[in-house]
Amino acid sequence: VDPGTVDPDPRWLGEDERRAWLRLVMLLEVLPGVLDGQLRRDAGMTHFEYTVLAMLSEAPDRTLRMTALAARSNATLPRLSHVVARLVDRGLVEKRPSTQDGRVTDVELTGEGHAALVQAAPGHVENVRAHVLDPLTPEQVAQLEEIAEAMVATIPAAQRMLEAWEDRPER
Amino acid sequence: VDPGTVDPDPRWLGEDERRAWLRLVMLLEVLPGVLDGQLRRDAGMTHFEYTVLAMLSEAPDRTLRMTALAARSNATLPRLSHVVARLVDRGLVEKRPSTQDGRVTDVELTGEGHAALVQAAPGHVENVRAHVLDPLTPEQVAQLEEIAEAMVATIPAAQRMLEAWEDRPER
DNA sequence: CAAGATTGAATCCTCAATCTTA
DNA sequence: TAAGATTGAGGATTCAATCTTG
Repeated sequence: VDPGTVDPDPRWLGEDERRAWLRLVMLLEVLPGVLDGQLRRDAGMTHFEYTVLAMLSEAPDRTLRMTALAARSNATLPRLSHVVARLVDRGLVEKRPSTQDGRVTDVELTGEGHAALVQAAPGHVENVRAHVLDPLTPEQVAQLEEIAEAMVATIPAAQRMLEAWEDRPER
Repeated sequence: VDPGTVDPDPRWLGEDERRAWLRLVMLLEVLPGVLDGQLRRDAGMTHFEYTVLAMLSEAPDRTLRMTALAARSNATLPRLSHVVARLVDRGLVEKRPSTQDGRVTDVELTGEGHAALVQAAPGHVENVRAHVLDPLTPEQVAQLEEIAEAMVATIPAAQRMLEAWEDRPER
């Protein structure tokens, strides 16, 4: 816009870039806490745990192997292993070795797990609306999709996660 | 756009909303790891530690009290206290009780700390460019600023953090 | 008693090493 | 030997409790 404010030095950020970046960093710092906080208070679960349950609820037979679940939730296998162990302790999922391949572990959402998810969903959606969707115009929602997509495309792990999400029979 | 795809039920997300939200979640899951990873590998520090050092470097006398530092970095006081203790151990900052008010602790960036920051900055900026700024058009950078600002405005803690950042003598 | 800050326990994530089966 | 998954140690964050000074 005003050429005088443009910083040509690629080693630092221009004013417009700095303002956008600052606000994005703020979001990265604060939003996870907002999501986690609401779910923890109202449903006794982490946002990550919610994601795991949600993935299973949409899978055929409400069952996914560890590797597939890890891909859809952007978790490392060790992290997922720990989290699933806790969910088993709470009775929200069940774990058993596959009959097809002795190396793979199948994880299935239990009735209790499904109930917990159904109970948690409305409050979570309301929270997302309040802090993310409602303050945006429909045009901005569309812009956000394209902007986030462009960034995700530069990160192979995120790209794979997105494909795992959308490469489903439905939706 | 197509009225047939609009979901009128406020308890769930419409298709456009879902797509935007999914991509934002992906970013929230992945970007912190990308930022942390680069800084950890190349400079041996966390993104949060980098932020703390950066705040101090821009403060008068390169000094800030704990509360002010916490406000600018979106940290709880306990978290900041732990992190600053580690930075003291590494010689990157110094800590001393204020002469004005015995309750407050002043934190000052050391020469070593400034050197570490200067050394870390170029790689960090390059990383931010690669994954955030470069994949966006200038228009999208401007849109991102407004979108993130709208979300931040719904979160009082983030709002205060932003004000603390921009209520500085310069910039 | 309020404000500024620290401490410690509990929890969760990361990373490397390990184990089991194909 | 590679693929799938688990384990355990170390680090970082959170929360509640505590301490000190105004």
